[in-house]
Amino acid sequence: MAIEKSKRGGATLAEVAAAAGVSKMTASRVLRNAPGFSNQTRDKVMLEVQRLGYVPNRIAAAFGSDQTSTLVGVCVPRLTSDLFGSVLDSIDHTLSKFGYQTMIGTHEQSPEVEETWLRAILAWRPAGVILSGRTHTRGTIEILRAQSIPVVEVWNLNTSPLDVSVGFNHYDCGHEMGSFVLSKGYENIAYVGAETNAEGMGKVRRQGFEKALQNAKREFLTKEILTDRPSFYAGYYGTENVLNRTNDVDAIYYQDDTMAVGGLFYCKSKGLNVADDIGIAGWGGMEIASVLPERLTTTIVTTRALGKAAAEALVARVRNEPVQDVTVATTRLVPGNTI
Amino acid sequence: MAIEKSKRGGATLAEVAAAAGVSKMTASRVLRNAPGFSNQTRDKVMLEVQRLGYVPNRIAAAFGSDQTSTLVGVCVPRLTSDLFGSVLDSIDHTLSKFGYQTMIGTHEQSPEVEETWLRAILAWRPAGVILSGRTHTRGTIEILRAQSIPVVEVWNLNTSPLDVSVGFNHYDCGHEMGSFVLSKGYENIAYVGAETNAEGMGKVRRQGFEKALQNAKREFLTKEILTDRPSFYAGYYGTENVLNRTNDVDAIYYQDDTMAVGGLFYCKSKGLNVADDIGIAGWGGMEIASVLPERLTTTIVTTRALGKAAAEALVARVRNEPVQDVTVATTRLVPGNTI
DNA sequence: ATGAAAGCGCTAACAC
DNA sequence: GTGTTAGCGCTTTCAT
Repeated sequence: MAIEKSKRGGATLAEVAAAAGVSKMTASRVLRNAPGFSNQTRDKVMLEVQRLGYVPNRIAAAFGSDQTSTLVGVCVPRLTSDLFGSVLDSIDHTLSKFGYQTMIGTHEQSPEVEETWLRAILAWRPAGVILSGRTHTRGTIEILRAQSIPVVEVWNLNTSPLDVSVGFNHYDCGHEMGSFVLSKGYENIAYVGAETNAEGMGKVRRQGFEKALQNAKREFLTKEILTDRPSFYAGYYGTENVLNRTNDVDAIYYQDDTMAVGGLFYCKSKGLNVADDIGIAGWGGMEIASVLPERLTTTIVTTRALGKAAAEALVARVRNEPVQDVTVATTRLVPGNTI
Repeated sequence: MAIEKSKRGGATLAEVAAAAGVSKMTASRVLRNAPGFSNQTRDKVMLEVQRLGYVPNRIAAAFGSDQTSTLVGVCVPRLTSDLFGSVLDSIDHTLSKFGYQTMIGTHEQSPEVEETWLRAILAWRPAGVILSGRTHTRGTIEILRAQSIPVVEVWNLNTSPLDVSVGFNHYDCGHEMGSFVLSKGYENIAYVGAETNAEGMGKVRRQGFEKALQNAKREFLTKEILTDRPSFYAGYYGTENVLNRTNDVDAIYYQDDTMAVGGLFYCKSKGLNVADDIGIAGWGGMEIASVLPERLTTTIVTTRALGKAAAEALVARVRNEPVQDVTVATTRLVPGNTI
């Protein structure tokens, strides 16, 4: 009987070993660069690997050995966001540098969707998972504990994390911006955001801002939170709503820079003088700001550093190396000329 | 001897079966909803599944059965792009709807990086892969053929695809825009793009545009292709370079809308009258355009439809259902008032 | 409707 | 430096 090829294309380790005239174990050692083979053996094996186009079967490897894979699950709110995209990109680069593969998912700010995703992912016995949900379902928490799998919570700063947290201090961002806007003499401030049912961390920034207002015995004059995702147009439209509702507003704090830029254009389209007639502040330090005639007052956040730190923390946890429970990624309020 | 728990957390099928007082096979049938069990049996099994917090082990399942997983590898140029992000988001939603998990990678327009990624991914015996590289290395092509795995090439339209291709006709987009710009009386047209060493499909659009120029016995007055990624600032800076180099330019075709918007702001900052002094055309139909005072002349592309079509084509291929070799996703030139 | 046995491709543990 | 044995958790095949 000829050597039976496995169903789909690839040769198996056994075939490579047979062709090279060594045992499976020896071939395995060569391929994993584990100690215990001569140069001559290596050459023989590698020759056959080349010749047969052998592709290792990690499913079998993960199954046969330690029961965990080099897969890492990463779930972000959505993929269509400069900020999350940048974090994910950075996570993926870092993970792949360490030899892990990234499995993605999106939760659109729904803890239930996150849980559904998680259950599917855990079936792959990932080395760890990176979550970005602000809150998790009870089911998520239980299943994570039961599997005792490394978890990094990213984006938000969680002072009592499931496992490890790497994030921005959104509350402080909001609070700092609130104080700044007040210090510039603005008094009648509105908020424009999106994602009514699950605002994610925008809500926390708003709360930080509100705290600053409270400290000055003030509050938001009005809040406009659209049932939409943050976007340029959502900012434009939200601003229109706010300004139609009241003439008293002299500044607006936006959920993020896309919305702030949208608002900026609305104001300009109405002939308003930005900063003088109406102050505008955003969050995120997005790239669009680099080409605007105005320098947008915003909070710059280090998304790539955040992603890298999160991935590195996960790898460290997987390897049982010491990891800080909570890591704060840098944010910096950058005054422009829109406030 | 007590039942030995597997290393990490989870109960095994055997444990669930034992607890429910049935065989592994019966429990397996219940969990996969395969025919051959009574309602009573199902209830017993599901009760234990709940009680033990059983998470199926897909690694073992994939290994034990057909040697392919429900994993799908998707490699895009980068994650920090509205357009690619939207395609990926749509792919992931569609795949997960069909029960597949998405493994991602980025190639940054390098075929070698794509190949490296592919080798790592194929080791997981994915059900299929979705690639977006314009060109592939010889190694990529060989390994894909050898594994005889379903492949969908997305983004670019490939008339002789490895397997299945779903994409935009970038050449036609460029050609159509070229004809349009000429029809508006512009004569001295420049091109501003990015990613010198590997332009991706921007290059094809440029060639389509060039063809339209050639048909009118013309050519680009000058081309500025930055070593950078396309971005707002790259467009701003590229435009500055072009206009510093020559005064004769009366229109610029940009690699995409981000660059076009960057260019637009540069022109405005110099007091140029857009459309009259200088025409501007982009590609992509990006969201920012919705809030600009100018309506950007651009080509709208259906990224979500593209992603959905690509994922559906992959699933069909995996299931051995008939699939069109080549599918063209919709693009539409939308005249604004910047040309 | 249910179960028993075999085996998927690899690696850990232990010989030699 | 190399080979042998056993087994990971599941599904397939074949009985019953």
